[in-house]
Amino acid sequence: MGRPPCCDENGLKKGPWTPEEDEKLMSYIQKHGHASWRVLPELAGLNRCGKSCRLRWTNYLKPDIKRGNFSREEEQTILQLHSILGNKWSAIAKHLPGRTDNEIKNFWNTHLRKKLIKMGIDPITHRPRTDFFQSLPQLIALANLRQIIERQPWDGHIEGLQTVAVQAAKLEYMQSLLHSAVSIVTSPTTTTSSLNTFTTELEQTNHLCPPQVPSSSVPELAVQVPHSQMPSTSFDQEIGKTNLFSNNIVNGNEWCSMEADNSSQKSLLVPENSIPPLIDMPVQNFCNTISTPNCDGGNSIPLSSWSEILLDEELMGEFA
DNA sequence: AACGCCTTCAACCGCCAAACG
DNA sequence: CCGTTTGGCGGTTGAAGGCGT
Repeated sequence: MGRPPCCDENGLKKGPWTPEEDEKLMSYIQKHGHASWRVLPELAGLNRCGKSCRLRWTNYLKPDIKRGNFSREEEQTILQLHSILGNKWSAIAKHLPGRTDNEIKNFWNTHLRKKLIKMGIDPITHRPRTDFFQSLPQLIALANLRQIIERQPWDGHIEGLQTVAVQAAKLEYMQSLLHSAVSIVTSPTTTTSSLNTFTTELEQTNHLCPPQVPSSSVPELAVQVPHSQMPSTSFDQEIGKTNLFSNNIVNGNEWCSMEADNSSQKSLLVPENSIPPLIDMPVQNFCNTISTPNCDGGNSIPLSSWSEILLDEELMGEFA
């Protein structure tokens, strides 16, 4: 048996509060407190339900409420707590004096969530998004559809598909790097020296930090995959699962060229020793060895840095 | 100026758990 | 123990304002 919504009671006002109503509520609570929200509206001369009064007070009228933009520190705190607590807004609010759960929730939904998505980080798991790989079958289907439409032979498209696969791998790696950086910066255990170590490693690559990367350049790989379908962020798992598309895959520090057979669908081989954990792989090696694939296994074009990936307008444009 | 689309955020809704009689 | 009341929470909505065309 459910309880009817309190605001359905006869004639109770809903919607935005007027300054007069605010004044009545404030002055009543300042004089008498709010022992019972149920009876408060009547005593305060308000034509509102108790729930509405409580919400108005806790989210807007309470004197200690801090209004205005969230500071960088508050933003970091929210990100950090959300990664631990999830959508426990009231619990998060307890760590941010003067901020209400509603305000934090709104700030998350309108700013932080989008920010993380733009960075390629899943706002639920706080891990790099890998759901792009799950859409590869659809990309293949689209490519096939296009092939049918254009009535061109399959071989004319396979290289394009390879390129997409490699670009996807590059993006995955880039996301992992970003995630590492975010983890280090936001970690409560991060010390100046550990931060310095990380930045030094990056600097040693000579290439890794593009001076200015507009956030709009970072692709949003996919949208709204149910949490249950989110794979763990292991690159090798993804490549293994997506072997349909893995013409070229990282094996140790090398890119393996595809072994083609003569079937209409090329056989896409995954080496047994597929891939080392991404984060552990020295960035320098990655930069030196990542190459544009070639069906013949030759003529690889080394990529000098991941900044090239980031600033690859053509690539980023694909996902814009 | 007018229109449509997008973003923001205050407020509402529905559910849950604790308290109470 | 059971039904009801109450406060609290997270998800969702919709009005208002901003912005681009």
